Amino acid sequence: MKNGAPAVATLPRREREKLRQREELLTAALELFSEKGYHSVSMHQIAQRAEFAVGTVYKFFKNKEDLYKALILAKVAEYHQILKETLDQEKDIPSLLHDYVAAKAAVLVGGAATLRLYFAETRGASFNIKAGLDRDIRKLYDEVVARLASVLDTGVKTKVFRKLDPYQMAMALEGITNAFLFGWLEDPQRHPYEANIPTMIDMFFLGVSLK
Amino acid sequence: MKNGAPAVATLPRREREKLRQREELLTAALELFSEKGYHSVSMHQIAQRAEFAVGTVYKFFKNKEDLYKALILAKVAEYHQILKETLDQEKDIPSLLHDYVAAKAAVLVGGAATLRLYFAETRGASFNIKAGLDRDIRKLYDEVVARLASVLDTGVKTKVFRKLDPYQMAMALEGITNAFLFGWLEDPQRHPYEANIPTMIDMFFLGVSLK
Amino acid sequence: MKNGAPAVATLPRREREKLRQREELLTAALELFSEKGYHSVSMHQIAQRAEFAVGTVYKFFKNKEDLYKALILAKVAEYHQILKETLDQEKDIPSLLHDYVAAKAAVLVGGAATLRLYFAETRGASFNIKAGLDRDIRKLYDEVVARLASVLDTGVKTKVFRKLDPYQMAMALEGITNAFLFGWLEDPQRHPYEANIPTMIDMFFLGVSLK
Amino acid sequence: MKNGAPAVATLPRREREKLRQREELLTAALELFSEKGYHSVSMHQIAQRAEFAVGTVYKFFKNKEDLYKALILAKVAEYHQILKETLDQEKDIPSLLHDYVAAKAAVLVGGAATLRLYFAETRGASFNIKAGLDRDIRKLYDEVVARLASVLDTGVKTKVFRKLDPYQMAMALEGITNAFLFGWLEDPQRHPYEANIPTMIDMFFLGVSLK
DNA sequence: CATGAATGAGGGTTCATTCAT
DNA sequence: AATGAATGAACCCTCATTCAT
Repeated sequence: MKNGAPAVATLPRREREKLRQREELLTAALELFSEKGYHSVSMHQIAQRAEFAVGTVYKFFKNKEDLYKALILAKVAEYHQILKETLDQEKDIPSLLHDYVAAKAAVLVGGAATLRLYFAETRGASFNIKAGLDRDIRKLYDEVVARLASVLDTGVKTKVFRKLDPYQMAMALEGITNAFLFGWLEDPQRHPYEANIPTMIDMFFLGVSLK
Repeated sequence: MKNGAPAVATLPRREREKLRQREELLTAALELFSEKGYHSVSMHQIAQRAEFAVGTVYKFFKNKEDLYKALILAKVAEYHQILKETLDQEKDIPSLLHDYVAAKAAVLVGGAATLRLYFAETRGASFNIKAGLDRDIRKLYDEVVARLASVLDTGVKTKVFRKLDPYQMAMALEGITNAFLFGWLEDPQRHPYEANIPTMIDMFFLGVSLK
Repeated sequence: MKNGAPAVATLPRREREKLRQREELLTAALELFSEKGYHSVSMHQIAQRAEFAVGTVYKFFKNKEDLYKALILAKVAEYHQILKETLDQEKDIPSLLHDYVAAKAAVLVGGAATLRLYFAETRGASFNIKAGLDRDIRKLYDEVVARLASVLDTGVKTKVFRKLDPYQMAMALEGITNAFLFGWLEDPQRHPYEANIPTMIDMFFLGVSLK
Repeated sequence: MKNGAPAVATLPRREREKLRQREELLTAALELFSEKGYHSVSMHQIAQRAEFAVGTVYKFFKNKEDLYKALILAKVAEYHQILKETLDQEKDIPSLLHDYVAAKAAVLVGGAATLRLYFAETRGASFNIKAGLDRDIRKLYDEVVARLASVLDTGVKTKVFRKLDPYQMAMALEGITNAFLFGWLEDPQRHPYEANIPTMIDMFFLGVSLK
């Protein structure tokens, strides 16, 4: 790295091109899977939407399952990474919770497609398209909830919150935010998410606060 | 029931027999769909589990989609019917909410199968297996939430709750209960549902109570 | 089997029909495989030639390989069975050898198709379409050669033949008959097989006779 | 070596280089085809083993079939050339036959790969991968057998052999040698070829000798 | 009327071949 | 000239649906 340019920029043109194509495929796949679900999307359709031939898809992904896993795991990992970082900030608990709920909104800019798939996977509707994917996602999800619980636990110890099970508090917060996210997904006009962040926080906070 | 025997009993034997067979098919289908998901279950499997020939299944249901819709709608309608009736009781608000949350638990005795499918459908993971199914389910769901909101609205008006949007309060309660239900589904040992009903009510109630 | 009818005749009509269809499929497959080889024949072609839909083929055979194995093993087993029985007769050695060589001709009535496939498989050109098939065929083949060798060994012990390795004598006889069979396959007019049986026997017999 | 250098040496360097590359491709292809058979080898594999790009293979051979034909014909032609030359020597008949059988062994040092493919092709197992290849090979083969028959015919005329059809005698000798070759291919330990040359000659010779 | 054999469209995947670089 | 990314026809197989018995 003598010439100091960032790694990404120094990738050979060919490599960058490949990555771009991979992204295009993933984007096409995300849209289609999100619209119709895993089984109702054919590899031909994905290739077509990405403007490739079927064979090309198989240069990037071993098979349909592999493509799906790559898609889901990338999105989920990215999303949970953001959430964990949010919770790792050095802030007072109310700010932390606010940031957390706001960060969940951030994923929405990735579009309803991602969110819809995310719900399908994290809410157990995937019916184990691939054993192992479930587990991987579950693990990431649990990490976030655990991190959230530890924040809430601090709140309990510092007498901010009542003596409730922190994991159950985390579940409650997850439930509230997911419900609002889902409302947004169904009807964004009627259920704006960001505008309701204070409401969510408020309800949750009072629900668990000590006095 | 003055005017004679209950409706079911008055059906000609032939008709009753048919209904029973239909139920057997739906039961078999429910188990299988819940285990493996819509696309991974074949009509032959359903027929086999119900101990019919494939052709017979088509006497009862136009096609696979039709069978699925019938199955889902029946379960969802039954479930929401119970919830609505629960909320229609003449009780004070805390009791009502408790009954509501408890009623959600009642469906669990029907088995995880129903619940899993219920989540798949209400949480948007079905990816519109049949356009229109979504809408039908949505409608039933909205009725329940509306009924719940009206109860909560009464709470606001009677100064039991703070001045929050009743619909949003309903969403929050839905979110909390669903989160716990989902936890139970994933790991019933670790997340017992019934034992946590007071916790849920408690968190929600304090979150929305007027002091 | 009280009613004394032969098993086959008593098979329900349905069963007999199924067997007939299976035979039709095997016949179509034999012709095609023999004409073009395993990899150049598609399941659609086989179904078409037998006047079935593809799906039907899969009612009878798990997959293409299974069909191929069934085809080959049936023919080879039948063929080797005949040869072994021929060699098991209680006759003098010259008669035995004559019958053996003549029996090899008998398979020809099954047609060149069978023979061509037989050569492909026993002469090692199959390149292990399926590991295991090779072994099965090899085993059957070895049994016949061993049986033949034991006959020849008797010839040696009774001083009919010179003191040669019976297994090698068997190989020589196999070689001669196969060469003539192959000649017939290439050009039946120019290389009639049956007419040459005495010649083959003659050459072989004198080659190994004790004076 | 002025202008009189051997043809190969006088080829421009470029041409020689091309020929060498062609050979490398053929060698790689021979190994692979022999190991797995025509249909189970991809052009990519061949290119890879020869350390070329796929495109390059198509500079040398019009298509896969063309490559295969070139490979087979080259080997077969070379092999039959040797056999014919062997039979063209001015020697007594027993020596000639011995040399012939020994020459068949010589090809074995070229490896089982060649032999396996040779059997696949000459024994009709190739199923006409390319119509026309059969004919070309058959022609070469027939020339050798004809040459062998003419030697044997001389034997008949000089009263070395009995009055048998020389062509049929040739077929018998071919059969015997092929059987032993095949035995060697299957299990070189159990069926050494060279050690058995005298046995083969012996059996054949006595089989056809006059007294 | 119930049956289940038969159908064939459609899906995932491979690989011979082409052609822009 | 050499490369190998891209193509898409064709393959094997499954399964929803039909219909003769």
